[in-house]
Amino acid sequence: MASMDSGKAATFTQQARRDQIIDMTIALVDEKGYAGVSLSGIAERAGITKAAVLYHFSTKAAVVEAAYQHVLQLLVAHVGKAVDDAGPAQAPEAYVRSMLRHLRENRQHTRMMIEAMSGHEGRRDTSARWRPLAELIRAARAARGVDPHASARSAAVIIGGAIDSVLLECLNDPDFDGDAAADQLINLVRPVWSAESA
Amino acid sequence: MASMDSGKAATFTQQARRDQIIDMTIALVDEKGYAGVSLSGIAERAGITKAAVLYHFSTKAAVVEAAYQHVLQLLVAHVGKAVDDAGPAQAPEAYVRSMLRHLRENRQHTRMMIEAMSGHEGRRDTSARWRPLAELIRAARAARGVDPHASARSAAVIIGGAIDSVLLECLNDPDFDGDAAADQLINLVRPVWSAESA
DNA sequence: GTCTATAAGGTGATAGAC
DNA sequence: GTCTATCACCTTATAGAC
Repeated sequence: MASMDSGKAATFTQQARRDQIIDMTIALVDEKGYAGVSLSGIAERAGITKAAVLYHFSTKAAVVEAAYQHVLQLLVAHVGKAVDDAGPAQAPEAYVRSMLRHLRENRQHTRMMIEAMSGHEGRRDTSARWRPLAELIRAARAARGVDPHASARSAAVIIGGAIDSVLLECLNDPDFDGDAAADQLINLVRPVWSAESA
Repeated sequence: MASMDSGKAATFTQQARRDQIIDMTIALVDEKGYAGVSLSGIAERAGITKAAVLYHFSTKAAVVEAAYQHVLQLLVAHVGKAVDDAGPAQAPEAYVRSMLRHLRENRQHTRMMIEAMSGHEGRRDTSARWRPLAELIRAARAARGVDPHASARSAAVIIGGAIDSVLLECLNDPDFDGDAAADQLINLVRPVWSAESA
């Protein structure tokens, strides 16, 4: 059972290889995009053969899924902590700021997160993207006594898209002022959870 | 020279075949995404062989580029007219509204436009995406005498991302209220070209 | 348990039949 | 001028050597 993908008790070297493969996959997605990833590419970077990769993971899809989950887990941990520390009223802003910060500090993770959502590859439930933010928005409105003048879901969709776009532009043009864009983004969408007739 | 991609004077049947191939490519991108497109897929839909496709277009990349240009041209025509009719002060709002309207009315075109930007495939100059809107924003600020409190570029990046996200959600969930989301989006970003200390 | 050798199928592109 | 037959490559995955 050593070749199980979700093996609970993996040996030391097994876990090391798995981690290495995942790292290489993340790097590859960053450089060539989701579609540009192949087993040979991963294997070459890791200094092993394609089949060796397929020993540690049952299939190619399992490899990129594992890589995605790794990236997602780090993001969720970072954003989750920031949101918890902020409290309900400031949670939405903390969500946006921490997500932008984390992915700008881990540029390699950005493309994978974005393509996992927009791309047709690895088609996931899109509600996983906007639902967390939508909940924070509803909670913030309640905590502030703000009248919910518009759907929290569509607000979350809008804000999420804006975040992605800013991150993508930071990737494509290193000279783009991501900090200023982040501030502007926050200022624009604050009425969603703050107050305004809109 | 009949097999030229950009042949100026193509025969009738040539043009018909080209159009048919382009239509099938657009449909295929819509269904399987940019990465899911193959010559065999296109050929199968068109009822011809791969090589027949490659007679009309020199390469696979040329096929999808032609399909993209076709989609882009229709979008630009629609948005361009709306913007011209609106006048400088209302141009940004007309841009956003007409783009949302056009792509919601031509759902098949949506995924191609979005993946052409975010994806690593067909990597284009990203400034082509935000520059037009950024110019409209600058012009609107001038026409209204509004102080440019923030970068028009980053504003255009934010707005463009929000548009994409709303369109994508409309694709993924037909029950999603795209009209309401469009209104909310406009209301949120209006301060960019209207007035506000932000 | 770890990985090499090999297979089976799909890809984009070409040479040449009609 | 239009398209069929073919090619060389690269993909994922498996069987079995060590």
